[in-house]
Amino acid sequence: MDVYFQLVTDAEAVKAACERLSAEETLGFDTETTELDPHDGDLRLVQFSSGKGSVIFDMLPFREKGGVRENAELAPLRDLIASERHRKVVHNAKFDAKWVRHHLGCELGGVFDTYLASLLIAAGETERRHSLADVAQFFTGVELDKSEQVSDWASPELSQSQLEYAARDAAVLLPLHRQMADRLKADDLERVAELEFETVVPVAEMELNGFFLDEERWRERLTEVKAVAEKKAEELQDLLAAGVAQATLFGRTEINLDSHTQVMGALLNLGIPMPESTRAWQLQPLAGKYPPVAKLLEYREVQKAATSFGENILEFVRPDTGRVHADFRQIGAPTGRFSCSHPNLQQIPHETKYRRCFRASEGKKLVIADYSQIELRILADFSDDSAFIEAFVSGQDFHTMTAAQVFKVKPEEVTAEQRSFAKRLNFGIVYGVGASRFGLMTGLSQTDAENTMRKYFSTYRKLDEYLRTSAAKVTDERIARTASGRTLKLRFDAANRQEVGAARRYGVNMPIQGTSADILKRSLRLLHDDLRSTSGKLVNIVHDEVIVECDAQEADTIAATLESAMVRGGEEYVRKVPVKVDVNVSDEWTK
DNA sequence: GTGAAGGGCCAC
DNA sequence: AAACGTGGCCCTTCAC
Repeated sequence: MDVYFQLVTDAEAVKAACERLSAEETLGFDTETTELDPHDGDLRLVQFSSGKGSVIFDMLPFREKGGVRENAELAPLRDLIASERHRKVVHNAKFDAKWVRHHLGCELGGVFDTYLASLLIAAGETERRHSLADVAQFFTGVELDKSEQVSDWASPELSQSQLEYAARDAAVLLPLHRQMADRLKADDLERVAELEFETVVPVAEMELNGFFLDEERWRERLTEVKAVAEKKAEELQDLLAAGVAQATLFGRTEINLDSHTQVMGALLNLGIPMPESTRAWQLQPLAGKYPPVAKLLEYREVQKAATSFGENILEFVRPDTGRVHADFRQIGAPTGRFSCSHPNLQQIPHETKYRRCFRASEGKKLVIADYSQIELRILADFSDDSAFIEAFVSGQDFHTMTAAQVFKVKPEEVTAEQRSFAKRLNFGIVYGVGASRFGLMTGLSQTDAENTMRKYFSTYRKLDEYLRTSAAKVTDERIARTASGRTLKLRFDAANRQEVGAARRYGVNMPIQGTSADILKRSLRLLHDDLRSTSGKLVNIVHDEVIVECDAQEADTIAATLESAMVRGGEEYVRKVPVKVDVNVSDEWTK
């Protein structure tokens, strides 16, 4: 593929090129960088493509003339990048958005992300790949050679091959955009695509902002828990060795306590009637009778605290910012939920001793907001069940209200046990819980569990009907859809009862979980716009929770801003019940 | 040595 | 016996 390009290296050419590019409605956009993290390296090239060829802006000459970020000669380029009127077709725009934000100081406006579009179109089909080369191949048939991607972009003189690569990567985006835009329209994915595209910049900024982690607090907790883990390990070794102690004259037989195979063997040796696995919920009933089982559970708990939440997370604290800058994948799950890694800030234990380590930096506050029972509100909205809706509209405690309705007593007469049943059932139905599992988690017999569930569904007839018709529909059409139009293709063998059952649960759950993700994404965009002229910075999100860091004196106003953005985001998709958001201002990631 | 698979467990 | 949805991380085991 031959490609025409122009290389721009001085102020005059920047002005002229940007003027010409401004006439275009849609532009391909790409960058080449010397590292993967914008904190570590330099932005070398900024490329645009139009139907008339590619323009490559070399940042090196500008950096040599006193830096790139404040350079007035680059103003036309910054304006073009930030402009919402010009569509920028970008593959994985979060990457480029971070680099231009950090190095040029501007936002990337008008995003059309071919990576996210490809994920939406694939709708959960796992065998599809989503690199630019794969996506270009799939939608346009063009073969891309990515061998220069990892070449030396810091070199003073770039080779012809490097420049051609840079130009070609940008040029391929326009034909790709035409194909993908058609496909998004045909699949009725335009609304969710826009939602995703508008989420890119807020997420890019969140990653750049990072979340402050108090290393000293984390280390203190870790030192403590490591000592306990060592002690528990000793004690557990002693207890497990009892079964074979007579056979070993020369001290105790050590087993690997982290090996479930060895642990299972050792417990069997002691004559303990072991269940299928050594998972905590299966061992729990045996803990009262068998001290080694109880000790194993204690060991596992502290061992988890010392490893999964140990030294490793400290390696993600950047020395230059003092903060962790995790990777957020905005379509991390096929339901549309985010996933997070390096480190995963969505799985930090809820206990105060962990959460207090994530705190506001000096002079700042954290504003922490979360949706109150958003998934159940979505379910109420989808099902249109008047009693279920009423339980929310009443404004009283939801689980108490549902318990009152199900057990036919006054709300003030609901016992703690009744509320607990209702609560677990309320959560369980979102996942398609069955009577046996419900019985297992409540301690009810199979019959009592069935009776309680029958009572529940006869109280909420329309909810029951919704769940049934929804399950029938998704297995019939083999596709599930959220409120924004996000889709998930379901694959199952209709002759296999287990697969059909899984598909029904999955197909019922996906629109609920996915709509919750839609709502969070919408609120992130609204929030991003509302925080623009404030000290507020997005620092973390956990599915239904948003955390903003801001100047202490501005915290109360920003709390109101955040709550409003989240409520408005929710109200775009949920209308039949109120959307409730709880907000707290704190020094730490705790209430 | 490396990587995949599976067990186990943290979050929502 | 199991059949409650989504993710990532740590660890062991096992294959190459």
